[in-house]
Amino acid sequence: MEKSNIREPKQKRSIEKKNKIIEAGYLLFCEKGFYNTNTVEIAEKAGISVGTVYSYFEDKKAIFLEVLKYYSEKILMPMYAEFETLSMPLDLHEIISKIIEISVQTHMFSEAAHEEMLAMSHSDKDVKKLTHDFEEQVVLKFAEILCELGINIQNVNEKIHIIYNAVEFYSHEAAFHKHNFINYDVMREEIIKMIIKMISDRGY
Amino acid sequence: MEKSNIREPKQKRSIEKKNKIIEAGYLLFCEKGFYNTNTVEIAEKAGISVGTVYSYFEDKKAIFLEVLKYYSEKILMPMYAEFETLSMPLDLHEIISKIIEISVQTHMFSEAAHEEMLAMSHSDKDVKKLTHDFEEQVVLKFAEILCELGINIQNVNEKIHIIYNAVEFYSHEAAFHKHNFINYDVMREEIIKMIIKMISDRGY
Amino acid sequence: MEKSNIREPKQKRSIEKKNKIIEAGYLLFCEKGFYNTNTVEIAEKAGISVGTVYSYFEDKKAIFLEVLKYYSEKILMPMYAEFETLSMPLDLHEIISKIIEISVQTHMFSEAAHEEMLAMSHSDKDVKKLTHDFEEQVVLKFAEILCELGINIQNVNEKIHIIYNAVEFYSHEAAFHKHNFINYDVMREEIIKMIIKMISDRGY
Amino acid sequence: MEKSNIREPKQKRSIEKKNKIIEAGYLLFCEKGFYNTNTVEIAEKAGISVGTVYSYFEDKKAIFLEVLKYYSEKILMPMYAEFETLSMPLDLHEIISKIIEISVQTHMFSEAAHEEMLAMSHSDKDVKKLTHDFEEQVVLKFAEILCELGINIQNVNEKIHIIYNAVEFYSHEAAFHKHNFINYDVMREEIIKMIIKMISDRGY
DNA sequence: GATGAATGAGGATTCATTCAT
DNA sequence: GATGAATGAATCCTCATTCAT
Repeated sequence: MEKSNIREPKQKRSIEKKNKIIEAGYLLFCEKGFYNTNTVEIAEKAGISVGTVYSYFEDKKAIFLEVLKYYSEKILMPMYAEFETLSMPLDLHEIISKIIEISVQTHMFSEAAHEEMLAMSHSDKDVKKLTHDFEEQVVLKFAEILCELGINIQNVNEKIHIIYNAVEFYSHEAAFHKHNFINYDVMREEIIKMIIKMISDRGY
Repeated sequence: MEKSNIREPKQKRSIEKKNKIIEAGYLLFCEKGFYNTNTVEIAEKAGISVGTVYSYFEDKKAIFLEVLKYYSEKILMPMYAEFETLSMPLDLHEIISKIIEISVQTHMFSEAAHEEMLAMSHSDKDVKKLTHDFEEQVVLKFAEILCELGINIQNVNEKIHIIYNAVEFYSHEAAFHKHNFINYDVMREEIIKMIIKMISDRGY
Repeated sequence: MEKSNIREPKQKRSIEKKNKIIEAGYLLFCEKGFYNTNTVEIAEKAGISVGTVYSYFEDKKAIFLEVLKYYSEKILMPMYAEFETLSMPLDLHEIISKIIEISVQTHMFSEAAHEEMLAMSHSDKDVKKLTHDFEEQVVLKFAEILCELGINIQNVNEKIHIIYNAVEFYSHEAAFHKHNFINYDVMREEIIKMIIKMISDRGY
Repeated sequence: MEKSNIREPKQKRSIEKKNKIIEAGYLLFCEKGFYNTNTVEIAEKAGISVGTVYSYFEDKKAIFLEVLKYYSEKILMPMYAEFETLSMPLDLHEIISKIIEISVQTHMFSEAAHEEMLAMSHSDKDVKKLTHDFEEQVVLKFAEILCELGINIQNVNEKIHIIYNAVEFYSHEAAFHKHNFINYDVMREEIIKMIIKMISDRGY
């Protein structure tokens, strides 16, 4: 087996540098997409040389993969945090409202990342796997959270997956008020209504 | 103003040729994505020369734009057709089931196109506009259809947009049974249930 | 299987162009070695663009491989030709003298090619195979020629291989009078003497 | 004059370190060739840092040059040693056999070094000079040895050069039994026969 | 109108060498 | 003295686009 020449940063300075590359990649991929961003630009934006980029990452795609992980966490962290603060009795409408709000905020900060991720996830095996695993992880995590809250739902995985997608969708739309024929406050209320109904539905 | 050298095909043979390029582009973009498909391949698959491709299209992106339109119609046509055959009294569950079935079929044939489209739609202004307009058109069209069927719904645009997204999402997932922890028959029923509730909801 | 994009030239102009690339590669590889010659230089020397070079050759190494074949023939052709003119009775000393003369001439024209070939033949599998096969072909060809001349020699393959090497060696040395402590006329006579003895030796 | 920053090691530890670099370079150049070995690898194999390598050697080529000297001695030492043990009367066949055996052994250990050396020796002036001088030294040394043994040969330099080359050639071939159509035991006997005849020939 | 060979700018990646710590 | 992270010039190769035939 070939010995990898990629540095695994342990030192604080190294970790910072690697993070700078990821941050630079994130911004550029979002702004211009993967294929329209070149490695020199990433290096420049990170304030280092191309050579250094390549001492932290195998190749350009490896940067993209790490950017994806970074982006994923950026989205989920604040949501998970929100659930830590819950206290009984639950006000479903308020909780869901907050989650959606968080999601919208995140999307405002990273509109493009999501689409870029989706795009690469079909033409690239590795990206496909990463996004696939991420979705799975998120759905199962939320199912677990609901379970811990004592909320028992029939077909929980399927429902959460649907809900997760709806929230994603709304956030993406609302973040930029894409369509004029849509009132985004109304839309949010419709989605919240839908979610509450789904969660409350214990079958017939 | 710059004189355009792009031919607007009037002759039958010319139109056929242009369509062959679009079809070839569609297949290749779906299979490998925009950036991993080159113009020589498109020409070869269309059975003509690169030079000829450039007499019908300004550049590679122009092909993509036309492919997008072609793809959009491919998705919508069979759905619209379905609505032509409706007769009273409406069996909502059956109608929605059929629509979803059509959507899934379409996705099985063009998994990648959708994602590729999304991807380009953020890094490219022209693509962004096209997809934006397409969504708008579809939502308004369905709202109109419902109206013609005598179904009056509060917040109809918002609801249809949500529903449209849910169907898209389900089709995409189901077409390839992406996740093992999801039972796609169960998921479909949940989505149908959700849609019926949304449509039936006339406010309080 | 991947369809190769390498053009197989049939047209006269194409063949000429491919030959120009080979000739350019030959001159440059000889002058500066494989690793110190870049693809742009080859293209420039051939009077075409880099892109065109890559439409005739898979990669830089493929050029080298063809250069090798070209070089091999350049060496052998005039030798084979010499044997066509032989008439009885054979004057061994004269024949061998002539062969050596031809070999020296060739080496004067391509000193470096030989060494470069040897060098690459150990670090590169494909080059190794090519040179290996070439040697084999040459030895067997000469064995055949001797046989046709009615000259029967014990251990013919082994002897010819030894002789072939000695001639190569001498040519390489003599072409540039490398060493001052060597008298190359004397050396040639010693080699001819050796060859004659070897050929004349029918065992004990 | 430019002040050289290259350290001339006097301390035992320093000399050991320099030798480690040479040994590492030798192994790597043999295995992968000059251009496919990088300085980091050499440093790693030598168990030191790149920076340190550059405090002992001006540049990469300087390492190669020293490796060449090291390699040369590795080949010659055991041969010279063999001659120390000779006693009268000489059994030529046995002596030559032994020399060839030693040469084959050396080649089995350093197949590639020889070719790599040849390769560089044409594209690089310094390497050319080194190999040239080495050959000269060897031939003159053997001439001297023969002289000391009381063996007087006409055209001694030329003959030894021819013989030296034949032994080199045989060793290289035999070490790896390159060709199937050659019987290497037979070939060795032919070469020994040739050498004996050459040495025994005192002119007419 | 059609062809497809030719172009060459652009991009990913490597690696000899330096120099701050 | 030693280190090894950082540099960035240099190289191979691709491909959208043009244009002579």
